[in-house]
Amino acid sequence: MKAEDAHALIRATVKKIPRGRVATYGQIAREAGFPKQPRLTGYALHHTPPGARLPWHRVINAQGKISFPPGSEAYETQKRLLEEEGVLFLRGRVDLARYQWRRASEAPVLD
DNA sequence: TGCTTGACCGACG
DNA sequence: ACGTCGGCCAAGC
Repeated sequence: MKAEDAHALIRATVKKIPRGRVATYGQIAREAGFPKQPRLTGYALHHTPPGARLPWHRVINAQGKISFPPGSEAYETQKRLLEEEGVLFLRGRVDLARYQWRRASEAPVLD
């Protein structure tokens, strides 16, 4: 498996995150078939050129936080995009129990 | 070639 | 709620 293929699988999985929901780096890696390699998700996104039709902003870390330095341009952009979709931030964090993307087979989300 | 760096994670203190 | 540590491994130098 080439690195490019892995990145493609990661990006394909990111595309599946519905509007208004979020997923963690580790979650995306697992869904794409790379358990224990959350960094692969970060790497694939890092290499995604701006302008790509990809909901990269819906990917946050396992603590519910944005993985950019608070106050940075990237941080503010990601936060704004999420808020535009109705994802609320409380004390700089997203409530994963509420907004994390889950498959239909898993436990339903409380609204 | 070999070493360092990360848009990370989970466990543990 | 922090900080540290080991695991992970593609890229970059």
